[in-house]
Amino acid sequence: MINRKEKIVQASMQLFVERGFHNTSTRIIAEEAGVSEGLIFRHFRSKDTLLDFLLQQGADEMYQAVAEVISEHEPKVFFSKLVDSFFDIPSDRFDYWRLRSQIQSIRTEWEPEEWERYLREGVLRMFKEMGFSKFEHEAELLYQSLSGIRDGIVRGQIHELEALRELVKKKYRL
Amino acid sequence: MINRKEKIVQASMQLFVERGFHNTSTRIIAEEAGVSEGLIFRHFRSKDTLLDFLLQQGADEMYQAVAEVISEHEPKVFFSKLVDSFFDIPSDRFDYWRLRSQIQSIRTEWEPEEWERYLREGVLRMFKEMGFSKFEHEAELLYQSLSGIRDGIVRGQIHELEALRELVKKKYRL
DNA sequence: TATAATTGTAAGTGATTACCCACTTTTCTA
DNA sequence: TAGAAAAGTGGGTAATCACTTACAATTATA
Repeated sequence: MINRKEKIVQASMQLFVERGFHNTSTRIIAEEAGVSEGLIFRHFRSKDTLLDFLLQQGADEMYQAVAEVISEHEPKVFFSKLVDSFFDIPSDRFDYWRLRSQIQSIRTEWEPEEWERYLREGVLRMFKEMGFSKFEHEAELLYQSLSGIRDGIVRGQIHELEALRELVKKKYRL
Repeated sequence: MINRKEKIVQASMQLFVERGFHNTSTRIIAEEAGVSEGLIFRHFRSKDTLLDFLLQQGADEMYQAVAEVISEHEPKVFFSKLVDSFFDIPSDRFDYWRLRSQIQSIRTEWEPEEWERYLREGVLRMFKEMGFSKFEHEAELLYQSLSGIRDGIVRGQIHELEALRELVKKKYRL
């Protein structure tokens, strides 16, 4: 049985999302991953370090995705890519978003990751460049709305994804 | 020191939100509330029962608020009331929403409360009555967007609340 | 005011927790 | 292929967990 570290990563991600971080023991992670409990602490110094690793993995992917959106300077294409970046979440990343949302609601010291500040700045700049008078509020509204939709998607609440995507784009005349 | 039950309710709400439900021991709740640990179990049969009590309290309030919105049949007023119901969250209810969001992301068996189904049906019906061709998607989009905004509000992410409210209403020509 | 019901406490309980340690097995490298 | 480094195990540990129990103080009711 190779790559036990990856087994630990996958098992813990699934368990943290299903049962909650603090309700998931390292013993059950080890069982689910098919490894000894001690191995978790050899690869990750603590349970918290393991959690940070999971969050960092997702954040790294997001940084890439955001860079791709931000690099676009043609307004119509920018907003189209922006909307798509919220709608096109691979189903194997659902767990990351649900974990992030869970930890965000537990950790009082939570601060937006670099990719999020980066993306919000990009949206703000684009609305400004396009000459919107209340560009700050437009940016805020669009960002929070898309975040709400993303939450709905990863929680399995939204069924007609494509129809919703088209509607959003239509509202912004894309 | 009177009304110790209420002390327990307030202390547990605050701690569950700040530290997470599973990371909050009954011992620390008792300490914070200034009562003995045993008293928690006399008033609430278990820690889970205490949690359910907190969630039910908030749900009861919401049911009232939703009934008030739904009872409105004039479209413009309906949507105005709807938007306001998401924006006008008393700051002493922030904790409820944050707790609800946390538990929603931990409990796999989470199902929308009655007030939420009730509200979503109401929004759907109104879009339909107003003759929107894609009323189902319009309702979905508005509801998810407002949910995202509410999340932003209770997490303290949104600073210019009134400007954002006006912008939302303007988008829907209210 | 007698007494029954309710509210409250302190000191437990066994189970579970994250993590450690001494040790063995596997993999890498000179 | 020898030996060092890395990966992996299993059986600990003290601390903490939700909850119980035996009993005392308070409040309600007749």
